[in-house]
Amino acid sequence: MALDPQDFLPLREPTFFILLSLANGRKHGYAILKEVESLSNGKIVLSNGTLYGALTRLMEQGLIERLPDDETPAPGLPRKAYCLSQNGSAVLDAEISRLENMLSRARLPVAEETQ
Amino acid sequence: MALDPQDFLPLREPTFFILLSLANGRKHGYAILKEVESLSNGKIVLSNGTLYGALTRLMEQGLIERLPDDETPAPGLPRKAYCLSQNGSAVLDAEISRLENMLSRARLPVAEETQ
DNA sequence: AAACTATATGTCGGTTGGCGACATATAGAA
DNA sequence: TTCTATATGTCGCCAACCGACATATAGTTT
Repeated sequence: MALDPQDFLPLREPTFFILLSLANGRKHGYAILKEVESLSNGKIVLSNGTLYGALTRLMEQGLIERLPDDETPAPGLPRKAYCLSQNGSAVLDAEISRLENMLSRARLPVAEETQ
Repeated sequence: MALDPQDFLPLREPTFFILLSLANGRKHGYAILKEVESLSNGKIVLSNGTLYGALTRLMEQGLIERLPDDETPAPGLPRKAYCLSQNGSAVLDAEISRLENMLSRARLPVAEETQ
């Protein structure tokens, strides 16, 4: 009954980067926020509403999973660790393929006008 | 006072394909619909609401322009021809660059966990 | 002549996901 | 003691997409 990754596409930019960030390993919300920011040279700053809203949604969709919390003492509220699920990983791969296809079409020499 | 193309990004998938289709030359709405469909091997079928809503919006944003109508007799309601504006062309280019950057980051070898 | 099909444009209400503002909590440094 | 970075969360708003419906016409088929 495995869901079709295509059903989740296209991803919006913030969702794409959240999944991409988790593809590098377990992470909690705020760490995702900071990683996306540095990965994009400060260009993409996820708002709190976007970040935590997406985490809730992606959990419900089964694209990410909770991990046992990391208990090393740190400032702030208790961290909640997440990772990609198999499904989430498949969706991310599918999205990357979609983007590659889009780009290869976009770079195509100008076709004859069909009209 | 030229607007910054970045202000229009990211484009959603339908909008991207509408602009891309117009980059190949003047076209009316229904022709865009059909071209996007064939370009994507039938995978992307714009809904009417999306298509005509986007055309109205893109006109207001100055990313596309109306052209004098093509008067060769044809079935259906009178055709309305559109083309990319200079701004629209710049936005499309900027979006393609954004996608390329995103993809090159996505293909990067797994970075060390920062957490 | 009537019906059907492809072409063509448009509106409307509902849904989704992102956004900014606000709220709350804590460890460590100043 | 205060300030800052860290950390999670909610709420209402808005933009864009979506499907269903409405309308119109030229050309072909029955």
